[in-house]
Amino acid sequence: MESPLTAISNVVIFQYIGKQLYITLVRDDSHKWSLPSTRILPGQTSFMSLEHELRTTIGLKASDIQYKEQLYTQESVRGGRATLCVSYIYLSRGTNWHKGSEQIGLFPIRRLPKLAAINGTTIHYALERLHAKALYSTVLSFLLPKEFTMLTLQESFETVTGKPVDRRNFRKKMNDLDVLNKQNKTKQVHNARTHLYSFKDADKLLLYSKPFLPSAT
Amino acid sequence: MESPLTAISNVVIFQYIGKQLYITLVRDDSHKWSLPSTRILPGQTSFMSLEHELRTTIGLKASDIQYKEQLYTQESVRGGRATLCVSYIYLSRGTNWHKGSEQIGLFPIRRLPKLAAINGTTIHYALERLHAKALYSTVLSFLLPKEFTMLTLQESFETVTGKPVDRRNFRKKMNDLDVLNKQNKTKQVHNARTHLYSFKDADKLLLYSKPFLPSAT
DNA sequence: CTAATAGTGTCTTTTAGACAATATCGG
DNA sequence: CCGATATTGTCTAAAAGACACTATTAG
Repeated sequence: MESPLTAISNVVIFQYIGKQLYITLVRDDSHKWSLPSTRILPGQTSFMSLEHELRTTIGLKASDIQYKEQLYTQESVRGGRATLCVSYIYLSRGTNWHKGSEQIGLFPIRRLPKLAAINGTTIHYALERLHAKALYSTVLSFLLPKEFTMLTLQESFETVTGKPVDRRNFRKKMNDLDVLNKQNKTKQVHNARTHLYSFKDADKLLLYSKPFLPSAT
Repeated sequence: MESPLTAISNVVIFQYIGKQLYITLVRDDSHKWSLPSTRILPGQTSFMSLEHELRTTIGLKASDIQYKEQLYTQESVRGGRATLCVSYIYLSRGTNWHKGSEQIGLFPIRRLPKLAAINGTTIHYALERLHAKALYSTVLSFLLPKEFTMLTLQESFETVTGKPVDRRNFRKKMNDLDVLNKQNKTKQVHNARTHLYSFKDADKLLLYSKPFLPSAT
């Protein structure tokens, strides 16, 4: 006898645009927004099924995603039928793969549309995870463009962790951590010239031996 | 059409006995040792199925386990058939529920019998998780008896994290963290008398704001 | 008295944290 | 010259880290 188990998979896709975190939602036939999800296809893993769904439904290319991680598995039972959902976190640089369809929406994390409670829980948990990782790893590398100013890095840190930090201490700490390359280029920002930085080992998640907890000012 | 998905669940049950970490393994009909596991039963969650399996197969009572946590979900595809396994970590004080059956074995983590590779991966990951949690939480509370000496606490810390620490600095740090109660009792150990401690909020996992990384000596 | 273990305090080094002035450039 | 932004350094406070002796008790 086959187990009457409904197995699905979904994903929280984060992007960082204009000092805000965004996630991608899709609208189903009932005009409700929800996380991109799919049934787990026969003979496939949740991950394979999800990749297929994202490719065909919202046109996501492999190069659009910089980082993937399993979040957790949640289950429920309703009317004798069990549902299992494997959730993932994806991090993307601000690309525009999401455009071109009314079924796909990019929402700032602070102003999400009404969602099923189960999706709200998943997003909340995904945010927690991202927040924690920002403190002890180079995870921001996957949300920022390859080259960025120190201030942009700091702003993304503040957005993800939710706390403001002192400019000088942040810069000092990042230098001590030795994870950045200072580019020879500069960028014109308003009326000043600012240096550009990149992560030394882009596309790899480096863990710090101690968490980075800069203080506010 | 039902998805031909095999969904199972397994668990790494840790115990701390005599300065060593142990895990519980069971032996199946083919006389191979493996983590306790079960198929996910129809209309049930992986967790419910697992609890039932542990209760009926190895006589585990609710009071034997102090802490439970989902570890991760791993999947594989073989010959067109997909398998999904939701893994858990359980922490138990050194009880003796595991005795009385040849099918159940308690193995020190350093001397495990030959296991399926997939189980080895799960155990490795579980150890990593436990190790990390020991640094920033009161997780050791769930492996130790309710009352313990400072030295026992330190030894369990060293076992789980894999690094020796200085007695005086460890004691100072634990006092600063303010998570222990000093009992009025003492215990006779060899030729000296030693104080007993307990965790203030036993049965709750408290997270430290900063990780606890004492240095060796 | 001796052997074994528990228990404790201080100094040094490192890291975190607070804080303000100067340089550059476009207009 | 002015306004906006980028950049830089020092001092202080707190925490981590290294380190050695005394007290107790069973035998």
